[in-house]
Amino acid sequence: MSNEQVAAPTNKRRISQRGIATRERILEAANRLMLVRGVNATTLDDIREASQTSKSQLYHHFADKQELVRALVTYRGTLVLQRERAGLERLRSFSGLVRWRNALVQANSLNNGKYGCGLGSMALELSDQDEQARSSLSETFAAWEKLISDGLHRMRDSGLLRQDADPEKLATGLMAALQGGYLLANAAHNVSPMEVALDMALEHIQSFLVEPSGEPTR
Amino acid sequence: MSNEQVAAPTNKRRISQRGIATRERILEAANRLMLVRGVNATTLDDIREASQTSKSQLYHHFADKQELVRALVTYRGTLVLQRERAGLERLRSFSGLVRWRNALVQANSLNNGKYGCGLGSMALELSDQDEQARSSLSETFAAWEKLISDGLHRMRDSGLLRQDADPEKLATGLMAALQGGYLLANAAHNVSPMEVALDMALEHIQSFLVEPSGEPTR
DNA sequence: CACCGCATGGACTCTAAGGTCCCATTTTCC
DNA sequence: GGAAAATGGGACCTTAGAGTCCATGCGGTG
Repeated sequence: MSNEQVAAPTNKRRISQRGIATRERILEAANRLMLVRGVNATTLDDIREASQTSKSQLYHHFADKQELVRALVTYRGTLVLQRERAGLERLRSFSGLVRWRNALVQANSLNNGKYGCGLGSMALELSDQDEQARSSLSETFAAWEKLISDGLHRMRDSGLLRQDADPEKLATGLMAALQGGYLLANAAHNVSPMEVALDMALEHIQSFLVEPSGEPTR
Repeated sequence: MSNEQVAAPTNKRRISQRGIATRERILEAANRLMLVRGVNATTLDDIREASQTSKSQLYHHFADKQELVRALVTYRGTLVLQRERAGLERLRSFSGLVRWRNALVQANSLNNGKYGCGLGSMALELSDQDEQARSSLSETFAAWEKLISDGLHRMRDSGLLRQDADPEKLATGLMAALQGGYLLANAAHNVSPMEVALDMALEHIQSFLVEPSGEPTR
């Protein structure tokens, strides 16, 4: 056997700017279509058409549909975490949390509650059929929750939150309220269950504030 | 035109016990398979095999796959509401709510958090591709929430809950926590996010109790 | 007890969609 | 400038899975 192949590994391809752009276009189209129709209901031909590419492009950049879906999981995860980092990394007050809530509600109300959370919908659709996608999504949720719990930690350290507040549990509860809110809003085609759910979680966090603004719970 | 057909409408078929049993077997198999694999990932051949029937049976009882799915939505809705009615129609105390919580958590922990809620998973998968299924699911969620809010109303009427408690909103919040908890537990393959989420919702309800058992929030 | 029509089995058809291939064009590197 | 590899277009193949059909069994009703 030739040992030259070891020095120049065949799996590392040269890649051009154009290639990167195409790959990006494919992911962007897949993201858009699969958010609306779901993963399984979106065909590769749909994606090919929407991304202005061809079959050979799809299979040049992704081994098969499953790998494209996995790449999409990463892609969406990156987008969501980017967006959330922007909104949460400076979180230091309860009113900051309220602003964060309002932004999510407003974005969702533009669709009348439709489509839900890009991560949550994939989680339910893929968890039972692609173990790798599931664990990747699970990690993304954990990172998202950490952005929240980090903010709550800052609030606790600065004396805003009581010492017996548990930032991790509060963050998990808030995330569950958010995801459940997305789900109910999507089923109802109406954003209000999401508002109610988020308000419940916020009131729960509020109950751990050291100096309640006004009366704490009534 | 013959008027005999009016008296004996052609759309009302005679149906035998055997036929009813077959239809039931099909729905039962579809329910089982689609809970695990999801609706779109389950084929009619899978269902045919699991239900010990044949293709002609499927199409004798259901016009097409979509109609089978819609029937399944009704079927699951009936099952869930039956189960929930049993657990909630006598709800009169906070500890009753805790028992209800424990039963759901225990059932889900048997699967290590997998599969999630039969209604919630269909809601995300179907909402954007079958309007009729979506609205049917939305109604089922509403009926489920009503079972909860009815119990909370009883608690308020009997003086357990404060007058300013809003049973409908509390029920929506609890349902969102439940659904979000199912989703996160499914993604994590671990029941604990569901526990945290439900506990948050219960503590929120607890904060509206007139006479807190022990200290209310700490 | 015979007949009509529901119930049933399973082979068959058809199509949507995933995946392959080949050749042309463009970019990169020497 | 030219060779080699990446990028690109799109026809073609294959198969899984939805949906059809027909012959036969069986059960309730007159």
